[in-house]
Amino acid sequence: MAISEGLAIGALARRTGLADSAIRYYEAQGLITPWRNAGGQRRYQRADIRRLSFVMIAQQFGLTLPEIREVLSGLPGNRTPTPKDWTDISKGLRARLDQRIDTLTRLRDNLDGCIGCGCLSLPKCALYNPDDRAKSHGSGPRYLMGDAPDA
Amino acid sequence: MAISEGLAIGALARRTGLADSAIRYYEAQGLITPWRNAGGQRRYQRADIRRLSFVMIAQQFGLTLPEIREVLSGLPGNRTPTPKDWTDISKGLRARLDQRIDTLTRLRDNLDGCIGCGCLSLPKCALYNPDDRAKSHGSGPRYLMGDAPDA
DNA sequence: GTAATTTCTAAACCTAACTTTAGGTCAAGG
DNA sequence: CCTTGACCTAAAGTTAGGTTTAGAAATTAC
Repeated sequence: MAISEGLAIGALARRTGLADSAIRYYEAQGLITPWRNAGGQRRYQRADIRRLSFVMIAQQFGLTLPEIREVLSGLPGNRTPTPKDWTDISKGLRARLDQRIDTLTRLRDNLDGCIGCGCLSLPKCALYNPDDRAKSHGSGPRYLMGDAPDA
Repeated sequence: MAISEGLAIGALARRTGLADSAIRYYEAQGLITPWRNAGGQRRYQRADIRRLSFVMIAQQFGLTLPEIREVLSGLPGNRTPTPKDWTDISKGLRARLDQRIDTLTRLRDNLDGCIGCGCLSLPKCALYNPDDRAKSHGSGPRYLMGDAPDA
């Protein structure tokens, strides 16, 4: 084993706690880009441990993989990211988090008075305010009030 | 049209902003229980508008459909729910929301100092604290650090 | 040099929350 | 009566984020 040939996928998996299959999947999604050794196996840089850790954290914050790829694209491509590079791209996460917290707080504060009242079925109710895109998954469009006629 | 035969699915759909198919799906999941008219078509009570509105709100708060069914089971079965009935079952939502807000806030407060530092790849980092079950979906186990060796 | 591990790819499978499709029935208007 | 629109069911398709499986090739261990 030549010195510093990079990490094999299993090693990276053990370092991050992710499954091999998840790491390959992230590659398919453009989140990480290993090179191949002579035999065609994937090899990773040690900096990729941090990259995947960042992915995991961003997921906990509710970002989708395309969004995370977006954020990661803010890292320098030509060199190993520095701590400052990481904190820089984290600013965007911070902003998103702040917004989600605000939204949830607003929702919470409206909940008690709103559920029991007639507005529960009205588009004007603050709880229907569609600017909360914490909206998780499920595919097709699923319009959240707003055009709903009367009630 | 006899007076007060209940709402047809299309009417309920227009009132709530949901698709017909979604309403049928919710029925299959036990969230709503219409009766059938002579011709076999579904008929809904007007109180079901509120019931579905509640479902939509609870979803925004991140509850799964089984969880929502659970919560809705707290409503009286024998009569149309009163405003108080609704605020009562909303208490549980309120508690969940409080917890999510706390978690996000904690995460946010750790973010800045954490991303850039070495701990990003360490199990002890607060950002890896697995007690955040805001963890959305994806099937199999996907252990979030915690057993990860060193890094 | 051979056996045991890893890794490789492609394709199928999984869950949640729905939507779409296909083929038929019910209801309301003229 | 007839047509149009609303409804019905069952089954298959969709998206996100992965996992599982199968069979083959590369590495590592002894």
